[in-house]
Amino acid sequence: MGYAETFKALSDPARRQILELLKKGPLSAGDIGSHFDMTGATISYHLKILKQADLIFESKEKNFIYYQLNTTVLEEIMLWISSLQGGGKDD
Amino acid sequence: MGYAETFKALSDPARRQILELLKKGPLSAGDIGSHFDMTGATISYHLKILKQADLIFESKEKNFIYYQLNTTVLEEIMLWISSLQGGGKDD
DNA sequence: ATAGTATTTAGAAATATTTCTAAATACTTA
DNA sequence: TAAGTATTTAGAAATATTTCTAAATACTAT
Repeated sequence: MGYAETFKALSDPARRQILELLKKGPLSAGDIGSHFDMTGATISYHLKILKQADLIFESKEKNFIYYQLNTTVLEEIMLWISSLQGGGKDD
Repeated sequence: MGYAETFKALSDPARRQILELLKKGPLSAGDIGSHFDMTGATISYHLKILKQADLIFESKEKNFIYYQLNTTVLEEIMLWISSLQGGGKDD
């Protein structure tokens, strides 16, 4: 909800890397954490930011929470960026 | 130079609005400032951030500095976003 | 129920961002 | 050269972000 939230979420390198990991498919918080030199608490914080920006969603299964990419919001910001690129005197 | 810089620059509403204003053509720092309820110093700060992110460039003319959109970097981040969207198991 | 694993929440410290005022710089023109 | 306009820089205050440790929650399986 809102470009600020989306762009802010994308501005952190760890969060961008999380999205890239999720490109290949769903991962648990623990799996994600294993790619970083950060505590689980910090990973959880970044996942929360990504979730709030609607860039990922979660699904619980057994003892795990799996995270997946949500590309809907990405399409919206692509549109915003396109409008800047294409835009001329008459927009 | 670096997605972090670009996304961080785009995460501020004032800076996004500046880019939208520049869509229509070059504007001086003062012209830009007249659209906001902020001091000139603050506008100058935001312009510096956008400049550092290569989202705008300036050209001096008479007593004014004119700012213009630079869409090159926008294309790069569109590519990064596209790669997330299209990406499947084999990327 | 108990113990174990996975993840989040709370609280605190360090750092970064945003904004202001006041002063400095740069350029123009009388 | 002096005065005026446009913009930036410096320094400080308020707020936000990122990270940690320690504790809490949630679920599983014995």
